Amino acid sequence: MDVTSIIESLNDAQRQAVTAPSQAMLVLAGAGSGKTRVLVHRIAWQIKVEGVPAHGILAVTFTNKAAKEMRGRIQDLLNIPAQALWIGTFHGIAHRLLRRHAKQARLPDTFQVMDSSDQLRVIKRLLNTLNLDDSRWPPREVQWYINAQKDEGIRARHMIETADAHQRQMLTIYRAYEELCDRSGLVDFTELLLRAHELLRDNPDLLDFYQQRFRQVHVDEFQDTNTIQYAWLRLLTGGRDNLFVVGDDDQSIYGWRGAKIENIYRFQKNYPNHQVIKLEQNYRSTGTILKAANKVIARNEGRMGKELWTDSGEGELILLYAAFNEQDEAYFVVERIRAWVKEGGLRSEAAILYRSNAQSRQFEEKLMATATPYRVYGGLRFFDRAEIKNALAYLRLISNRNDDASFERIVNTPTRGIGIKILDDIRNIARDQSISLWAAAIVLINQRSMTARSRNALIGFLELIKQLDKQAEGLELYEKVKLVVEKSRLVELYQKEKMDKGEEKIENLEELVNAARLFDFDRENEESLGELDMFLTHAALESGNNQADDYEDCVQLMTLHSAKGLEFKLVFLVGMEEGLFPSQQSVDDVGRLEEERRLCYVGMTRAMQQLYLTYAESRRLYGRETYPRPSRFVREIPGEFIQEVRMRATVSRPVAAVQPKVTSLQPAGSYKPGQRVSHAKFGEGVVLQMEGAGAQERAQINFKQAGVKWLMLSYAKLEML
DNA sequence: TTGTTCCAGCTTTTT
DNA sequence: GCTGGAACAA
Repeated sequence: MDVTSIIESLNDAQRQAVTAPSQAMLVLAGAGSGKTRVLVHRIAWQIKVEGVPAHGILAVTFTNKAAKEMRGRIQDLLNIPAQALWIGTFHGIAHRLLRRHAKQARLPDTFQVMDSSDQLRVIKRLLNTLNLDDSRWPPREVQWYINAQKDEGIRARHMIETADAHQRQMLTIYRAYEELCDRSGLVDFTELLLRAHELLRDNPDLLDFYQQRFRQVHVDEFQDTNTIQYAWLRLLTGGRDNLFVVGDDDQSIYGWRGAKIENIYRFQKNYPNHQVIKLEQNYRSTGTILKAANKVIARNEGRMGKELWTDSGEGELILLYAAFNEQDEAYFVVERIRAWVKEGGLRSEAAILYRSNAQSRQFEEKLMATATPYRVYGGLRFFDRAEIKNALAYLRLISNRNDDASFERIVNTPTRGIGIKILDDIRNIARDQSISLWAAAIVLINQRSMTARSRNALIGFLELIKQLDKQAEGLELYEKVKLVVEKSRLVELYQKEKMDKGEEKIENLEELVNAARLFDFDRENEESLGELDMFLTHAALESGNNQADDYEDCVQLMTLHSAKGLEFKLVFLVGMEEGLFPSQQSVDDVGRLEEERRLCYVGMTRAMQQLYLTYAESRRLYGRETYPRPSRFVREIPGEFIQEVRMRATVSRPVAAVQPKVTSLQPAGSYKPGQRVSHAKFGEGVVLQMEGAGAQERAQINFKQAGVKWLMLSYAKLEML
């Protein structure tokens, strides 16, 4: 067996991790140090050299994207189909176990996975039936509470009745929620993890089987695991030393959703024979960027300790720009990107990273104004869209009449005369008799207590579902979806909506049919589940990539969180202001502040060639003008790594700790205030003031039509009149 | 049943 | 200051 292909491209530390004998291993992989590569090569090594059979490998990630990438790379490296390997997300693998052993997990065979918005709906409805005022019991808070308990492995029955009224009420809600989910055969995301844990814990035979089967367990992004995920890993490895985890304590940015960075310390205690290997050589960024990032992260306490280095040179200084306001900030960034493109760079190599989604708007406007293609990440994903969820709810109800969440969603969508009153009656019957809404509806019909009109409407709905179920029999999956889309009259509903919005929804429904057509049933299905149920699960578990067209060359806009794991030649960290980044909600708490700092570290280390930091000296926030101070993180970068870009002769506040090198600027004189000019796009205007020099020189111009704008002279192609 | 108005809230996100 | 959701009126 030729192993050179597996180890030849690795550096010493990577090779050490890949070729180590089977043992518990913690690989501390810094940003850009080849983390995925180590994981992939390690698995290849175990199969090719250690003789571990492919089905003895388990690899767990957090996102579908990461799982897919890993599978693909192992396939490429070993030149074999990697189907036998269990590679997946924590949720995906938990789901697989539950499907295989639904009975032992005390779940109905047809259980359905609901996503967080489904869960929220269920909770809202539950609060209603419990007659709880949802301003006192905000559904989001309740959802958070329930998930937090489950994340810690705590069931309602484990909890002790307390004297605290609030606690007691929460517990009641939690208990009712569990009952409702059980009755409807619904499983939320955290439930997948918790139940998979209980499944193994309570069934020694099963546990033993899987412990034997999985000879090697691998975990990616280990710093992001929560309590229940780690407990599950411990069960599965059963005290043996076969757990190989890769992570970076400095990139732990999900503490707020339950990730326990402490799991790294627990790992070291629970697996005393473990080995730690640090990957510190970085293959992504310039020396300057790495040194600056190292200095920032060094301020955090209690790190495992790691310092990134590179042998590929110092590169450019980090550029810092103090904008007047958020408009100017956006203007600056967009102009720099245009300059980058003009010099032959790709737009897709440039990324604008911000702390919060709301910041994207300014940049979008400026990009749009300059007709620069861009793509905003985040926001609604395909399977999250209302129209898609409606269509899926029809399919769900066809598959499982007890799915109350789906029943409620579509019973009057599109409107068919089943109002709140009838729905309330149905709910009451369902609650009193502990039956599903579907069954309750039948009871209500038989009671003959409604008006004929309402009764007929309700009968009509039940008949529709039954009919669809019958007609769908024997059809291909995509034909079933098509049938539902057509017969549900959802298309007619959206046709009536305001032109473009409704049209888009109809297109999405068509796309859903297409997605069903392309759905790779054989690849996904191992649990002998019906094709439709498999597709529905797929929709919940994999909410769909939100970038539709990958092909156009676009500027990338995203939050710092979603940038993790990505790299760009040109990176703008914008909104570097106290209160924004670090976020106001985090500044009073050391732990949270440190997480913000790690976020800053993540952001900086995304940049390969050139990193820009920008902040605004005044910013409109919640409708008020604010004058934020530059972010402390900017000051934590030693001045020697920073060059300040100035467009004005005077700067109200110097920022960097050490006086940075400043690009010189002479107020230039090609145009003078009062000069009348003409612009290809904005038309005629008058120069108000000038600033900067050379390539930075720009003019503030009052256009007759377009209003007051700052224009960079090197791009604007102004004409004197 | 639909359109309007009012009001709270306002980090980060995957599954 | 804007947005989305819920309460209300027609």
